[in-house]
Amino acid sequence: MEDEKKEVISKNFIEREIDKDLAEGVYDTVVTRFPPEPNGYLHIGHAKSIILNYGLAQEYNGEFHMRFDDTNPTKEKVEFVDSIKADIAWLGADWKDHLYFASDYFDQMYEAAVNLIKAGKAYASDLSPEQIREYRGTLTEPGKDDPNRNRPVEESLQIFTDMRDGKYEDGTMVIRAKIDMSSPNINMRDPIIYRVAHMNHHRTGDKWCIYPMYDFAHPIEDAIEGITHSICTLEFEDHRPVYDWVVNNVDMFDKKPRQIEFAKMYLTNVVTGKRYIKKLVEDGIVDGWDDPRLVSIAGLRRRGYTPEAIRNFVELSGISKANSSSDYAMLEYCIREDLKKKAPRVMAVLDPIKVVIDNYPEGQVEYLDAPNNMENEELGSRQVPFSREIYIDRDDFMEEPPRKYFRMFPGNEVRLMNAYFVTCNSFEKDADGNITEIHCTYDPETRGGDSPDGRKVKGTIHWVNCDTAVEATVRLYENLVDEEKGVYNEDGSVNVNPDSLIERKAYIEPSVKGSQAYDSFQFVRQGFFCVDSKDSSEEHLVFNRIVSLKSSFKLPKND
RNA sequence: UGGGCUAUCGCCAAGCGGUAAGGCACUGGAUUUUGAUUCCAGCAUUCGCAGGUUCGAAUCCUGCUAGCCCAGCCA
Repeated sequence: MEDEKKEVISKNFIEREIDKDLAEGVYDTVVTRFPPEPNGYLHIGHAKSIILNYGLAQEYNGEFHMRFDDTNPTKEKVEFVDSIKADIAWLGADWKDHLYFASDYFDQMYEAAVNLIKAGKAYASDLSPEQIREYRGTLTEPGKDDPNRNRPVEESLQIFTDMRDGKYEDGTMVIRAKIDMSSPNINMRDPIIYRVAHMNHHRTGDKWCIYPMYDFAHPIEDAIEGITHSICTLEFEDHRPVYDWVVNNVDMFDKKPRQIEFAKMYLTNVVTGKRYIKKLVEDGIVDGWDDPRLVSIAGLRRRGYTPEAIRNFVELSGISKANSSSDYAMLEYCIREDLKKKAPRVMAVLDPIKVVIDNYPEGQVEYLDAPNNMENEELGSRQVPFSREIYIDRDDFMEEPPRKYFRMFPGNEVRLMNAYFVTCNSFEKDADGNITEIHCTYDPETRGGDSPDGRKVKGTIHWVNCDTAVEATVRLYENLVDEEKGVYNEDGSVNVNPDSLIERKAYIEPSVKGSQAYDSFQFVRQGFFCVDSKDSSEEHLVFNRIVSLKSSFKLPKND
């Protein structure tokens, strides 16, 4: 069954490249890596890379490395390395004992730079940042040679040593690779490979005051670890010639990794992107990196997404080189798909109206059996309390129903899910015309929700017993950003939709209390809900809606 | 404007010279104690555009067009 499914799914272009490499004997194994810089939390876009890289390693029986690309201490924090590790582990990518840090290779990188200088392939330059920019030329004009380009090897070597020994201030000296200042590819115009930064590094402390640049460091990191396929995103395509140059000119490693690029994941209706999320967090617009409105891994987790759902989403989205954004509806499909059989489902009333069942004995409480998930018997059932006064949802009642409305309205009989058939007789309104209370009669013969005389009822609605209901705050998280207006406002601030967080009081079944509930999922009417795992105080349950109502259901208008 | 990359249904995405997979979304219809789920059916005569090669082209060639990326001592 599974195998048949696999056969149908065709390989992506990266798998085809790997197949070719393996067939041609370029590599005899597959080693991949996920190399984040610890400068923020992971988001759904990273999940794509993690799942891709880890999946490839699994598929080809190779290795998957976890590596922190911590070559720029000005942006990095241990907080981020911890969260990144936790998120990757949660996603299920097992790096086993292959946990690495670029900073562990600083000695080898230093040596590699020394070798390049000795070979006349790199030099020390004292040009200011502004001058470097000027000499680099523009997209259409070639650059000019750095006046330091032909500095004697011995001199460059000495300067590099002095740089390492702290004899230069930040920004006063760099090491450049000698490639081609007139290359049409700007990245090849003598890229800087080492810069001075007097900064405490979160792992190496004050040992270094010079740090390698990405273009130089990354290929070396890959080569050291024996990475075969270094998979990154499209914007690094222009850097591949530099990557290859370093791989071929640093003569210290016999392994030659290959860089392959794929398109990033974007989502419709939300903004992915670390820069944006970081801004929202720093400006205090969201609760933190794990705010459920964000598509950070931590946010999705708190919102109730499962690793399985995210993995499935990435697989369904596919890998290609075309810039594209996956439909948010597909993400929601994936979580529904994963949860519908494994999550217990309870009743909830999000916008309550009180219903009094006039012919039900006052003071009586009975417990009715309710299956937790009708599609999955293993989840068992629970006893839900029922009595004379209950809440139903405001939109499950209409004073003047349109055609084809088959929930509660005066004179109509409906089923209270798992309980009784009930018929509305009358209702009360306040001065503003809002319905405040509904009066019904129930049919004692229909206990459990079936009528012995076989009569059918079109509507089945959720309800919650007044006395035992647990009050909860529903937090409906909508899109944080109005897509049409763009992410950033003219003044540079982040464009935030003021209505993105909707809070209101709601009631849920008492059975949601207890160990079963706080980090599990509830399926309620048309959507899945998640009990916020962060706030587990019983007085203030918090729900996050994780799947929107089915948009296709619209009530027909009265003629 | 220099260089690199991309273009197949509303959104993803297979296809790699033999006559357009699949998923999401959407639309019908059947079952249903959640208007959910499940089920069945429908959904590109056409592959950014224009030429050309070929018995045959989304696939090869030529020329356009559109979009994305690159001028950090960020990654």
